[in-house]
Amino acid sequence: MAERNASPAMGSRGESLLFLTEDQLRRGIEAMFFAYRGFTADPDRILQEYGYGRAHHRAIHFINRTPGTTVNNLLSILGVTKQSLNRVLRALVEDGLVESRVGTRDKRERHLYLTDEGKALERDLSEAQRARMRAAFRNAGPEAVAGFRAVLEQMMDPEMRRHYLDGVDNG
Amino acid sequence: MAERNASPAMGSRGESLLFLTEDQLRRGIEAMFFAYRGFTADPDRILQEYGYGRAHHRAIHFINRTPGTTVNNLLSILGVTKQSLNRVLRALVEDGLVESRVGTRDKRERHLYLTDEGKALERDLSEAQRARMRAAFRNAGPEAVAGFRAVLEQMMDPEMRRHYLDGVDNG
DNA sequence: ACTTTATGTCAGCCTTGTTGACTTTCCAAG
DNA sequence: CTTGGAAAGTCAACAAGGCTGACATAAAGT
Repeated sequence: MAERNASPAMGSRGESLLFLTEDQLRRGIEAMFFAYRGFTADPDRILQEYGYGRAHHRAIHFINRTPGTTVNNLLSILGVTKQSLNRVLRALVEDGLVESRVGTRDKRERHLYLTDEGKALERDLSEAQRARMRAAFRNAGPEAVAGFRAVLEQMMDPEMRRHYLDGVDNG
Repeated sequence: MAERNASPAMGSRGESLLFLTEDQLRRGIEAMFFAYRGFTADPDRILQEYGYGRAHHRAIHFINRTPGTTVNNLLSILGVTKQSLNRVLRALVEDGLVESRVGTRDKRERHLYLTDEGKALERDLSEAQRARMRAAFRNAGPEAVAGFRAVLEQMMDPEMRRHYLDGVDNG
């Protein structure tokens, strides 16, 4: 019920706050919706050929990013139940794309790795997705990319932000 | 197979193209993934209370954006089958959130409107989503917001971009 | 009169999410 | 050494929301 009627035009210090109007926010919401569709479109096509879905892509992506990650760690990144993830991982292991090694320190844990075949599919999928991202970044320019990432980071839940920031070039 | 080994460091005209490295692209991909989760988290919680899902939210959003829109138009925006959309619309009409009026010029068409109850839910949902978007925009600043939108627009499929650009403040 | 378009609907299938219950393995504290 | 609890796997059942295919109806267009 606060600032309803769409025109916070000027802030208290006189900056233009036009970018915070209801209409601008709606535009941002729709941008997310439409862009996410594009973002997933190319991998979805490839996955379909293999009989996999987005859930498989997500698992493959994060196993590739952090080889040897445990099931539990993957669960907290993906935010699904272990039953859901297990179904996906079982398929990937059975099909020989993922290897599940019993932990050495803690033998309850399973450490996940992509096989060569898994890496090949990962490259296929992420190259398709990167191609679109690359084109978008190039057309928009480096400053836009910085803004893109700044806004997205702010949109994440804190726990997701931690996972996101984890993924820096450290291994 | 083109520019594989992650370092297109400098472009032909000498600009820094560091923002186009494989790693930067992967970061962008993960930003989209994690941010989209945050983007949908708040409405998802509200929808659950009403026994609805994201599909209902999307229908409600675009009916609100363009009152009187036809089923066909909604189909092309949402990119689902009429059977899928119909299931959702039927529920919303039965529950009295959406009104479906036979067209006057073309009586085959159904024009869709939110009822007062529908508008109330729409406000609930979009206010939750806007609150997060507003915070993200405010923390990131106007220039970042411009970049955010520029990149997302580039990421859309052309048809989706048209729908996105349609939604300018003209009604 | 015939064709096309817009919509609705029925039936059935798949993926991917959920909960709940149960087992096995195994580290670690008592 | 025993036991509690964490990590993992598995089974069953269910729901949302995608999909395809087939078919019905009304109205518009040719």
